[in-house]
Amino acid sequence: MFHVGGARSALQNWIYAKQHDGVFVLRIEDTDAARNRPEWTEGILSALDWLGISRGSYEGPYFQSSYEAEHRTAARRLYETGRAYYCDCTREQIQQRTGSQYTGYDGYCRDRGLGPGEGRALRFRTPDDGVTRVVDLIRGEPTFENKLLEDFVIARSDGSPVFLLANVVDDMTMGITHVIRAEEHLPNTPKQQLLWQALGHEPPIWAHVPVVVNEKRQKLSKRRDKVALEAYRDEGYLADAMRNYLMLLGWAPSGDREIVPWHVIEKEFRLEDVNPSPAFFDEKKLRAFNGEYIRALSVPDFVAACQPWLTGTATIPSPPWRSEDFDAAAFEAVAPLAQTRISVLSEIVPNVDFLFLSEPVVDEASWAKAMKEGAADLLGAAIEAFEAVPSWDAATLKETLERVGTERGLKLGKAQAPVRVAVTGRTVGLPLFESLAVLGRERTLARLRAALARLA
RNA sequence: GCCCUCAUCGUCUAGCGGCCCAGGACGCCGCCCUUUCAAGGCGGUAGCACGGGUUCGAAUCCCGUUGGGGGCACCA
Repeated sequence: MFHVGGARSALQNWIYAKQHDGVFVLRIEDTDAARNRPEWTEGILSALDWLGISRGSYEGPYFQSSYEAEHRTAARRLYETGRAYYCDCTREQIQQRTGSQYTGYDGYCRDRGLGPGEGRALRFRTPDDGVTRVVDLIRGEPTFENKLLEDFVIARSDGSPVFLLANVVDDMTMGITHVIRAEEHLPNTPKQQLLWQALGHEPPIWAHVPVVVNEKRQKLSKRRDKVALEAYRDEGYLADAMRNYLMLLGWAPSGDREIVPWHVIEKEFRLEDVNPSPAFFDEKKLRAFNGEYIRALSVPDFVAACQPWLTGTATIPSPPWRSEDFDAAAFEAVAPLAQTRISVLSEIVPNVDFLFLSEPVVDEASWAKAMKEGAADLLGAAIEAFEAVPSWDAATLKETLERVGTERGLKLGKAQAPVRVAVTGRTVGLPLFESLAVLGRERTLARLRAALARLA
């Protein structure tokens, strides 16, 4: 599962690295999931593939566990150089000394000269005064007072490093020069920068991109919100539309335009221009974008893009018709009509199902709306007229029903409704006469007769 | 409680001291087109959070207030 917020920053990282002749390094921090659930990592990689970030255009994935030896070496060095000290305080003891409100570690063990041992964690000795200034491409130079930074733990009592240290050591050993990540990490940054310096390295350039939020302006959460990129893919969002939309969260291309080809985004995007405030992930706008991208497809491309929803896949549900009843030629005939009517590819199914089902799925609300008084009369007349039609094509069928309607004082808009519901089961759908032409004489007449029988 | 951070239409944004009584897009609302529904065309609705400065001039700079978000673990 790869979520939209992560996808956006991956895209941003990837472009930035490309623009600066650098390499985008994909690092996966969730070691547990990475170790125990290989499909989880695979999900991330295939989502990146889908967005056009192909394997081979970046390095990785790397996991935090890759550099365990370096983590321990770094911890030992910090201890030996006096930048870190051992501490045997329990959480209860600290709380007793500092009171109920958490205010950070009180430095009790700072000068006790404890060596390594059972139940002793390693803490970093933060400077007593001065400030730590970080260089951030998006936020300028956030500055933190050192005296407000607590002596944080860098290695647990079992010797294993915590994220803060592991992360820094990973970056250092990999030669990372730019750290581009979500803004929730900004408060960690002074601590990490201090570690870089204590370990004798120039700190990297940071860029803290804003988070993506839900309609309640909270960071997207896997539990509350629909965030899985795979879910959008399976619903029929086009990768081009998705990545175009994602890039517009916090940034805009030049000129009054938003839907732009990817090469324009790659050329114009500047990390420095990213808006620092959080952006709401607006699915309505995404849908609108997707509709535009669908309409921009050539008809053959559109037909090809629809395939997964016409057949079903491992993650996309099968359509309601039997696969042997699917008729590719019939689908291709109506595809251009459907193309302007759907905004996600999965919507293709309810638009064309009537062609492949032995009988239409009748929507009762539609039936009630269309089959009022006069419907039986109109249906009867339509059947008679259609039976006599010399040629079964859309133009002829239209003229015929128009005539039947006029004889009853009905405009075509009214006259077509009972026929549409009888044949497709719904009041809305593809243009009717083209649909009837593709459906064919026998099946159309059979459905009209069946509807008439139901009315009687 | 402490620290950090953010603030232009409902939403995403343009704007980086005069071109702005603020432009575009999505949404919403009309009208046109029309065999339903769409698509398309045309038009409309709606915003610089508030208060102080600085300046000849502020959406743009500074300070404060308010509001939102994030972070403060031997989680990552």
